[in-house]
Amino acid sequence: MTTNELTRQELTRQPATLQEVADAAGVHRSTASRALNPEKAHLIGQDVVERVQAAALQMGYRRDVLAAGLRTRRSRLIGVVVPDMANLVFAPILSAIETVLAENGYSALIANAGGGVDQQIRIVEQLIAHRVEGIVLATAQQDDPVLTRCLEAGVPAVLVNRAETIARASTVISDDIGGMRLAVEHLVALGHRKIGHIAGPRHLSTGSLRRQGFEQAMAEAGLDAGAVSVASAYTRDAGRVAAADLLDRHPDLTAVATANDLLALGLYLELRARRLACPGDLSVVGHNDMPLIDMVDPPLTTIHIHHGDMGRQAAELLLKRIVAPDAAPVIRVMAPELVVRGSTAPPFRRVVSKDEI
Amino acid sequence: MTTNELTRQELTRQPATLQEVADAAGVHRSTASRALNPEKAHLIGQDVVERVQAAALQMGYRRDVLAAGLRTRRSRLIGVVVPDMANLVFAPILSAIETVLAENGYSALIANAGGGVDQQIRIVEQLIAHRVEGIVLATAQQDDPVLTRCLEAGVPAVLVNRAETIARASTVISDDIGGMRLAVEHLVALGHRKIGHIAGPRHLSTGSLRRQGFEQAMAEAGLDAGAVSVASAYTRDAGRVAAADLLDRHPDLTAVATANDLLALGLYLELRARRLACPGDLSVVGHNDMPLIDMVDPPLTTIHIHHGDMGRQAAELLLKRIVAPDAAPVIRVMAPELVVRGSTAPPFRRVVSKDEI
DNA sequence: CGTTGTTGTGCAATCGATTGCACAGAGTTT
DNA sequence: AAACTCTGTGCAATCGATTGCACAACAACG
Repeated sequence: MTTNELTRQELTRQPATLQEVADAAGVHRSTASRALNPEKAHLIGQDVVERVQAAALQMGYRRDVLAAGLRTRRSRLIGVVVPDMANLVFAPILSAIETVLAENGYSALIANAGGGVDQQIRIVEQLIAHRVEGIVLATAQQDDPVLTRCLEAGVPAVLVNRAETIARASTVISDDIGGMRLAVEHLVALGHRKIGHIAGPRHLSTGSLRRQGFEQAMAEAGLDAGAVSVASAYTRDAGRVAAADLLDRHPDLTAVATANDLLALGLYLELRARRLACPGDLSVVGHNDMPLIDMVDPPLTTIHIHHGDMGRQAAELLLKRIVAPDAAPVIRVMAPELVVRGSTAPPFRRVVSKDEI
Repeated sequence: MTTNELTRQELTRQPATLQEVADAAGVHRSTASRALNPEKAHLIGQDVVERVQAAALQMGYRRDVLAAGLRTRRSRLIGVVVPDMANLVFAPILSAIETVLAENGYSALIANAGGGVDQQIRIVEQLIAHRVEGIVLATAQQDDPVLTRCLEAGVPAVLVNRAETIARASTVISDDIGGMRLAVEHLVALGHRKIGHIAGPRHLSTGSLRRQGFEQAMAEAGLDAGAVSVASAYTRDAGRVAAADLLDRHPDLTAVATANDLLALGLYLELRARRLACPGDLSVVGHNDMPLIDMVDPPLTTIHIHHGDMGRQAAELLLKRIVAPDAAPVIRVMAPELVVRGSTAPPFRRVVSKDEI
C-alpha cells in the first residue's frame, strides 16, 4: 500500500482511477460508478453518493472516456469531414457544429479531406476506428462513396452545405435554386437582359443546383440562359479562367451571376485586367456572403447564406439521429437572402448600342 | 456458435473484432495482434502473418483505437484549442496542424474556447478525459491557467501564435516586434513622421509585443510614439472604436500602424465615416495578412505571417515532445514579411502645413 | 545423447469503467 | 412466523486489444 502511495505521489500526473475513489470512499467500484452517474445515482443511498462524490472531487477524479466508451460503445466523439478547413466558408459552419456538440457533451474530430475520394475514405475509416458516434460530411458529391461507407458501417451521418440528389441521409443545405433566382431577379429588376453565369463544378450539388436556378430564373424572365462558363473549382483562379472564357465568348454581357464569392473575385481580377469597371461595365453578384466579402472593392452584392445556422442544424440533426437511428432522413433547406452592395447597378447604355433591337 | 454467426449476420454493421479475425485465421488473438502490427510482425512466421492479414482484409477488420488505447495509453488524439474557429487567422493554422497530425496517424480534437478562462479549463478537462496525448493552445495569455493545468496533468502542450513571457512550453510565434518594426520603417521611408498605433489587448502577447515593437521602432527613428490607442479585442468593431479615439486625440496623424488586419478594417470604417481618404489622408498598415485582405478597398499594406508554417511547426514540435517529454521548451520565432499594397503612400502635404517646422 | 539456444505461439493478466445478476437485510403482508 | 417486497451493494463478466511470460518444437553444439 505504502509503495502504491509513493508511486502515486511520484507520478502526480496520473489521474485518479475509479477504483481508487471507491477505495477512498470505502465502497465497491461498481457502487462508485453508479454514484458518479447522475442517471443511476438514485439506486444508491444518499449518504454513500455524497461520500463518493466528495472523494472523487477531493482526488480530482475524471471519468476516463476511453475506458467508459469501450464498455458502453459510446465514444462521445463526432467526426467532421470538410474539403478544406482553410476555406473561409467552412469556418462558421465548423464553429457552429463544434459549439452544438460541446453543449451536448460531444467533442469534434475534425478532418481535412482536400484530396480525392480515396483519401476521404481513409479518413472515414480513421474516424470509424475511433468509434465516432456520427459523422458530418461537408464534402458530399453525387453518389458519394464516402457516405456509402458510413451507411455500410452503420455510422449515422448528415450532409451539410452539399447534398446528394437522392437523400440517403439527413441534409442541411441552402436553397441553391432559390438563391440563384434572387440573384437573377435582382439583376433583371435593375434592367439587365444579357446576363451570364459562372457555374461551380458539376459534381457538386451547389454547382449544378445553382446553375439550374440560373437557367430557371432566366427562362421565367424570358431571357436567354446560354452564357454559362463552368469553373473547375471554387477558387479565385478557377473563377478568373472561367470569367475570361465567358467574357471572350459573350462580350455583350452587362451582368454576371456567379455560383460562389470566390468565383466572383476571380471575375473581379479579370475585369481589372481588361480595364473594365464594376459595376460600370459589368454588374456582378456572388453567392455565400463569406466573411470580409463586404470589404472588397467594390463591395460584393451577393446571396447571404446562414452558415452558422446550417452548422447548428446539421449538428442537431445528427444528435437526434444518434438517439433514433432509424428515423427517416430529413432535408432541411435554408432560405438565403439577397444582400445588395456595390457591385450591381443598372446596365450602362453603351454608345455602340445600335445593335440592340 | 451458429447463434453468434446469426447475430453477426443481422447486425452487418458491427465491424469484425480481432478475436474473430484470429479465429478465421486459426490462430490465437495475441498472434493476430502481433501479425497485424508492423512493429511486431517479425516475431511471427511469415506464412501466419500473411494468413492473418488476408483474413483481416477479407473481414474488413479495423483495429479499435479505443480499445487499443486503453491498454497502450495512447489515444492517437491531439487536442487543439482556439479562441474562435470562425476567426480567419486560425483557419490556415488549424488546417496545417490537422494535416501534420494526420500524416503522423493522429487525429485532431478541435475545440472553440471563446468564453473565459473557466470555459477553457473545462475544455481542457474534456480533452484530458479523452486522454489526448498532447494539446496545442492558440489561446495563451500571460500566466495562462490553462497551460498550468496541462502541465499539472502532464499533458505535453505547445503554444502557437500567442506566447507567454516565461516559456513554460514550446512555442511558435511570429516575430511580433520585428513585424511592427517593418511596418514603422516602411511608413518612415515613405516620409511619415506623425505615426499612430492601434494596439491589441494588453493581456495577449501579440497585443503587447507589437506595441513594444512600435515604440522601439519609433524611438529608433527619433519619433514620438505617444499616439497609441488600445482596442479591447481583435475585431472590426473594437478597431473602429479605438480608431475614433485615436483620430480624435491625434488629428495630425498621417499614418497608423495597427496590430491586426481586423483593427485596420475598423479604422477603414471610421475613415469612411469621417470622409477621409486612405491612403490620401492617412496611410494604414495592418498585421497578419489574413485571407482576402488583399481584396479590400484599398488593398491593405500589411505584415504577412506564415500561419500555415506556424501551424505545421507547432504540430511537429508537439509530436516531438510526445516522444521526448522532458526536452527543454523550444521557442520558434517566425520571420514576418512586409507586403506593400495600396493603403500606404507618402504623406499628403496639407495646406495647413505651416505648423510643421 | 543431453544441453543450450532460437523461434514461433499461446495463455492470461491488464487497461478503467459499466452493468446484469445475486444477495443481504429491513419492512410489509397474510 | 413464514413468505414476500423492496433497497442498496457487491461480484464478476465484459468491452477489444496489447504484452510479459511460459512453453513447445526444432536446430546446433559439445
